[in-house]
Amino acid sequence: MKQKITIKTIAKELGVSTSTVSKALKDSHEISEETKQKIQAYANLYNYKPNNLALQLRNQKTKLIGVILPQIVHHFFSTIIKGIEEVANEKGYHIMVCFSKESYKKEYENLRVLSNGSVDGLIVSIANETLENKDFSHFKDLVSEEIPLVLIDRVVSEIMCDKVVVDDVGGGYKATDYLLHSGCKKIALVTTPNHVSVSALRRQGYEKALIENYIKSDASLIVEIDDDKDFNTQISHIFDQDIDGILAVNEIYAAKCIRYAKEKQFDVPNDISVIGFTDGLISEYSTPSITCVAQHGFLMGKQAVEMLIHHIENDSEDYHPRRNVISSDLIVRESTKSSS
Amino acid sequence: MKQKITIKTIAKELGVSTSTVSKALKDSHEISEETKQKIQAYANLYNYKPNNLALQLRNQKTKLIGVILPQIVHHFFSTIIKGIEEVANEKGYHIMVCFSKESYKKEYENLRVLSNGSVDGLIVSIANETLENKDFSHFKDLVSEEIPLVLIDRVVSEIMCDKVVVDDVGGGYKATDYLLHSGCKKIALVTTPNHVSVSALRRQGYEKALIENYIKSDASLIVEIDDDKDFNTQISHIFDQDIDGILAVNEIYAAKCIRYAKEKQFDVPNDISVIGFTDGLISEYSTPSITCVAQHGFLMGKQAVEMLIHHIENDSEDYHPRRNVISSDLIVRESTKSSS
DNA sequence: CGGAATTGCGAAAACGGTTTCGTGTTGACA
DNA sequence: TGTCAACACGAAACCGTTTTCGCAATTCCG
Repeated sequence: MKQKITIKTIAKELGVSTSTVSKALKDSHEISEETKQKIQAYANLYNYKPNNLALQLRNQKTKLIGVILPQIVHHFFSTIIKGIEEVANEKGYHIMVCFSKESYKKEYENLRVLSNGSVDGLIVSIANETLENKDFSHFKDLVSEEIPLVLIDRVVSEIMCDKVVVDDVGGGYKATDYLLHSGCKKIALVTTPNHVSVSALRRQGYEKALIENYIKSDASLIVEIDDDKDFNTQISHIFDQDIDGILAVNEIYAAKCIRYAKEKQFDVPNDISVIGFTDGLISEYSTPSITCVAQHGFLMGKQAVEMLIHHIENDSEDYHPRRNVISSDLIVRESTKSSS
Repeated sequence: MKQKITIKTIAKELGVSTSTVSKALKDSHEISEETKQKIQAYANLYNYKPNNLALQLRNQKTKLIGVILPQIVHHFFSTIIKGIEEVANEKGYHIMVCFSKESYKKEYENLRVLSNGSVDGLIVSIANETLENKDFSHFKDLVSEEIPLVLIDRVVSEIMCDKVVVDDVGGGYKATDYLLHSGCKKIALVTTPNHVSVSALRRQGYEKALIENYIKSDASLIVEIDDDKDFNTQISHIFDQDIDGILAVNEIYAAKCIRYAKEKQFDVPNDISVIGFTDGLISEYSTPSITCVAQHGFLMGKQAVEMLIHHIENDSEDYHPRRNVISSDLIVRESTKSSS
């Protein structure tokens, strides 16, 4: 890279001190008009830009927010990033994004690097592996160093920090309740292994809705998908049980269920209704389009960054961790019958 | 944030100089074993971490790569980010991502901020508005400041820097050629306004394939979609012309065309075959699944960051802009008939 | 035992800015 | 003519780290 022009260069060229240059560039009243003109003209001519690193070091703030997410090629997470970036930018911040790829090690590593003063605060959604291991010491270290932290979507209660979560229980409940009210009697749940916190919550909502409608939850109607195995073989047995509704914990599972149902000559939604989570492109554009629980990732990102920046900029005030819950809404499309 | 422990603190507490601490922490032979032990123990105890900003300022490098993309909630772009982040991380870099939202102003602003020494280099995909305006002076400034820059996907020849592009002409050609060989006679093109460089290239490929097969390109079969207007009314007229094939420049247009075709009682692929660009989730999961041209965003990201880091780390060698072309492949699915 | 080599450490400059606190020169006013 | 304020600018400290160089004190060797 070309040697960049600094305040020192200008000072030397113009025979003044660096303090004078600094002040002149900020239009300080201490400096005479004449000198200011000269310095500003020179700076403009040579396209002087103050070095950000120097400023950050001096001000002890980077105006940078670290974001660590498990994945990126995923509608929900990319929507969150969009929300974060938008509000961050408005408030003069930029974002550094890293991906843990659901791995504890990468998450740990990212956290370590970013907490070295590179960023003013962090927004994190915890990796699945970490949730499984239940080892949150790296987060607790962060908290004890008093580095502003906001946890989103996948959170755990033992980490004392700001949080923004989706009302997953409510989402599961609403979806199941809608299926029941549209006439479904026997609803299967297609989910992930239970250590994934959001899936566990959605399952709670599912079970709550069943109970409230006097239906016994039936373990044989619940499939915990192992992504390493073939999807269809894992779900085939639920189709043998006269089900007329499926709640899937994400839109991919929903789409795959619909596809399988069609192959088996079931009509969606009349024979079997399907609801998924994540209001992404699949739900919108597949045929039939899929009724789903929208989690409002954009809003989540916005709220998270607002909480974080508040925390960063009001350092002094005594801090009480806050927890925002974003309610999830049912977007009704073609994969369900209309509710009575 | 809590006052972080610095080398100075350690030095003062232990009654040594900062130089000694610095050397001790790097296990320098200049320092006696005894002193090293003492200092390292203290540093460990109080969880000392060197301040990144200070290091960056001293080393004159940030190990940070700026990434500016037009959008994020988009399969292709998020795949690119994934590729960039993966390779960057391997090589000890992190990424700062910004989004121009297709706006010239935001792009300009982001470029300005990031070129202040915040990053060691930049990877950018140009905003549509900028392509339309044809004002690339902000990029040229970057080049003349010799800030390492790699342009991806949407590029223009007048900016002298490294580039990674998709073979869009080839993609358009392959897709059209495939449609022709599967028996289509009259193929419509559903595209964006022509200032979007990639669309223009895909159209070139489309036209080239037609010409090679002795078919006259027919302007009435080409629709430039205005996203602000209703999609269906814009495409309806091509369906009145006995078409039997559609090439869409992205997967959303493809999905919408298929949906419209179904509504009008056309069978896809037998009455009308459809091919889209972007091998995203829609193409994979909708029914029928959509044959499409895969652009390999992941690979593009990887290549871009490799070129960039090479440029950053081999500053001295004389620099000749390179241009990588990533070939695009046809992923054949259910929305097309099999080729003869 | 004297000079040289080695060891162990500190002072200071450097990275690029900002900011506080002088200080010398004016000019006004008593 | 002496005093004081205002003006215009510079010196130096500071942010946290690395690194070169120099300087004692000790050890080694002849």
